[in-house]
Amino acid sequence: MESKVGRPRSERAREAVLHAVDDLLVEVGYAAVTMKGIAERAGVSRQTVYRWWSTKAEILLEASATDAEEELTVTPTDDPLADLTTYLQALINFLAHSHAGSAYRALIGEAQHDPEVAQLLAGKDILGSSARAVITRAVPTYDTPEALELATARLIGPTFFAIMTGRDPRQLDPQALARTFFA
Amino acid sequence: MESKVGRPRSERAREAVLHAVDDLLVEVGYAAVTMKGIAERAGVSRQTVYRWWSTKAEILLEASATDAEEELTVTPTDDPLADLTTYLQALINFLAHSHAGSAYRALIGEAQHDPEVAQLLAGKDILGSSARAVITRAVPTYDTPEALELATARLIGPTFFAIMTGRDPRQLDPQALARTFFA
Amino acid sequence: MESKVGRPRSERAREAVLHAVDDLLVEVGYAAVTMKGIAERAGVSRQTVYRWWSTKAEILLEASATDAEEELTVTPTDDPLADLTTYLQALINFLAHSHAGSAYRALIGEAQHDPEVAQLLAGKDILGSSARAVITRAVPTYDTPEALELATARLIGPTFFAIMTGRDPRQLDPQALARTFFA
Amino acid sequence: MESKVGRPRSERAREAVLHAVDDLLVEVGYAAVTMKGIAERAGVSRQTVYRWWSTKAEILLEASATDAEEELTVTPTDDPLADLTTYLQALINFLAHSHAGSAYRALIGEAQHDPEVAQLLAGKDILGSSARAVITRAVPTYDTPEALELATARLIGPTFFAIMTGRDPRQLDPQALARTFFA
DNA sequence: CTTTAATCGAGACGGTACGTCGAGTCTTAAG
DNA sequence: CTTAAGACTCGACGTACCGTCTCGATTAAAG
Repeated sequence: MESKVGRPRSERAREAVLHAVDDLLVEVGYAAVTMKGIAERAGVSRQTVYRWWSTKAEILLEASATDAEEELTVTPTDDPLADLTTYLQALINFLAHSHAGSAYRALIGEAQHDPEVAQLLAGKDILGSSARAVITRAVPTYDTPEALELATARLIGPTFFAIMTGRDPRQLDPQALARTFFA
Repeated sequence: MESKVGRPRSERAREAVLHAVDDLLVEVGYAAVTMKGIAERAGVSRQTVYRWWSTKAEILLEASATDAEEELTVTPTDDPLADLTTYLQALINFLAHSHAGSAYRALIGEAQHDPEVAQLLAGKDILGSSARAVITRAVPTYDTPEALELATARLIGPTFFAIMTGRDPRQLDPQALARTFFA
Repeated sequence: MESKVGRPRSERAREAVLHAVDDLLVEVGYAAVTMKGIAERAGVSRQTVYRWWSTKAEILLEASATDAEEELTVTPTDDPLADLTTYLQALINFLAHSHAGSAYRALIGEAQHDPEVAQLLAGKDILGSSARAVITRAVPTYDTPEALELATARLIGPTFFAIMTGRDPRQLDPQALARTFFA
Repeated sequence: MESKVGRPRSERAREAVLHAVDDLLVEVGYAAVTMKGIAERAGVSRQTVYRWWSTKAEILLEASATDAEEELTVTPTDDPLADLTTYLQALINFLAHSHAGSAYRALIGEAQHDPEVAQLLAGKDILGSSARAVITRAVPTYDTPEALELATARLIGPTFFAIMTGRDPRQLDPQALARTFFA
C-alpha cells in the first residue's frame, strides 16, 4: 500500500535517470557508469537515485528490459527453419550490436560475481523466454519442460558462447546454426 | 629478453600473490578482491603487485590458467561419444564447481565491459582449445577452421549458456548433450 | 557568498582538524605532520580535510594565526624604550618558545622552497604588522612607508636572524636590542 | 680512519652528484629535489648516494658551501662604511639572487623543523663568520664575543628578515642599512 | 697473478603518504 | 514526504619516494 500523503514521486526524475543510464552506457561503457554519474547526468540528487534503486544493475535492467523483449520478438511464419533463422539473426544483433544487448551482457557478467545481480536476472529470463516462444511454435513436440530447456540451450548456446567469448559475430551464420538445431 | 642486472625478481613474492588471489576469490568473491587486499594478504607491497601485473584480472588469469587446462584435458579412448561425454562432464565441473572455473567465469564477465580483459582472454582461448582437441579426435572430418569453430560452439555453447545464465548445473546431462552434438 | 543549500559545514570537523594539527606539530614536528595523520588524529575523513584546505601549511596558518597576533600584541605605556623592550621580549618568546611561533617558523621555512606557502604568508604579515603598531606609537616620526619598513626590519631582524639560525635565545637581551634601535 | 683495500671511491660519482643537486635545485626547486632524482640525474645508483650522504640537506650543503663563502667575501678598503655597504650588497645578492643563496635559504628553512639539518648548519655558520670578518675590521672595538654576536645580528638581521619573509629585495638599500649599523 | 675487499650500476623489495574517486549516508531548506 | 544540494565517513585507486636489499661486474691493493 502506497502512502498518499506528502510530495508524490517525481515521474520526471524517474525518466531522467533511466535515460541517463542508457546514454552513459553508450558513451562511457558499463564499467564507468557510476551512481554518482547517473545522478549528475540526470540532474537528480544522488539520494533520489538510491531511494528508488539500490544498484546500477537494477537501473540498467529496468532501462533495457523492454527494449530487449522487442528486439527478440519474431513474427511467426509457416516456415520453422526461417523462423529460427530470423530469431538467431535477431539474437546476434541483440547480443553483439544493440545497446540493450550490451547492457544485458554486462549484467550477465556482473552476475558471475554478484549474487544479487544473479538473482535479479533469474527473475527475468529474457533470452530463455523469447527462445521458448519460437521453439514451441517451430517444433511443437518439445513439450516437456526438460526437452524445452535442452532445446533452448541448444538454440541459444552456440551464439551466446561465441559472442560472450569475444569471437567475431560476422563469422556467425544464422541459417547454418538453425540447421544444426534440427539435425 | 630478461635483464640480468639488478636484484632478481622474488619468486616468493610471485607465488604469494598468486596464492593470495586464489584464496581471496574463494573467500570474498571476485568483486571484493582488490589490489590492496591481494598485496596485504600476500604480505607483499602494493608496488610489487603493480610492478608485475596491472589488473586483478591479469593475476587471476595467471593464477588459474594452468589449473583450467588440466581440468579440461581428457585422455582419449576409442569411443567418440564417450570422449565427448567425459569432456562435457569435465566442462560442467569446471564451470560450475571448480575454483579455476569461477575465476574464468569472473573474467568472462569482466571482459563484457572491460576491453583490456577481453583482449587478455582472447590470447588464451582456454575453452576453445580444449574443445577443439576433443572434437578433432572424435570427428576428424571437421577439418576446416570454419567447421571446427561451429562445432566448438555447438559443443560448448549449450553448457556454457546454461551455467552462465544461472541455471541449475545438476539438470545438465552430459550424455544427452553429447548425443545432440552428433545428431 | 556562501551557498545556503545542502548540508552545512561541520563545525566539529573544522575544530577537530585545527586542534589535531596543533597537537601533532608539538608531538612529531612539522616534517612528520601529514594530511593523512591530521585526518586520523582529528577523527575526520581525509576527503573532508582536502575539501577545506589544500596543504598542511594552510591548516597550520589558520590554526595559529590568532594565537600569534595575541602573543605579539603589546599594551602601550608612556615609555617608548620600555614598549620596544616589552615587544622584543614577546617576540623572543613567540619565536623561540611558543607553539604558534614554532608553527610560524616552520611556515617561513617552507616558504623558502614552496611559492604557494610564500604567497600564503605574504597575505598575513604577522610579524611586520605587530612591529609597525609598536613603532608607530614609539617613534611617530617614522611616517613614510619606506622609513617604517626599514625600521621594522631593524627592530625585528636581529632577533629573527639569531633565532632562525639556531643561536641560543637566552643570549638575547631585549633591552640591549631596543637601545640599538634608537641609537 | 679510511680503509686502503677495496675499490676506491669514485671521484666521478661524487662530482656528478654535487652537480646534479645544483642543477636540480635551479630547475625544480628544493622541495622537488629527491634522493631518487639526484641519483638518476647524476647517472649514479641510489645506493651510492646513500653511501656517502644521508640526506639531501647534506649534499646541498656540500654542493654550495664553497660558493657561499666566495660570494660573501669582501676585499677590505680603508673606508669602513664602504666595506659594510659592499658586504650588505653581497649579502643581498647572495640571499635573494644566487643559487648558493637559495640553497642556503632552503637549508635554514629545513632546519626549522629538522634538528639534524639544524645541527648540520650550526657547524658551518656561513653568514655569521663572513659578517664577523667584516665587522672586526671595520669596528675593531667590538672585541668581546657578546658584542660581536650582537653586532653580527644587527648587521645581517634586517636584510635576512626582509628577504626570508618575502619582501622585495630591490627595496633594500645597502648604504642606508650600513649607516644604521653605525648610528 | 690471484685473492680479497670495497666499490659501482641496476633494479626489486616492503613501507607509507600522496591526492582523487566512488560508494553510501546524513543534514539542511524548499516544494 | 520528496526533492536538490552538498557535506560526511569509508576505503580503494594508482603513483611517488623512502631507505634497504641483492645481484653481477669493476677496481686496486695485499698476499
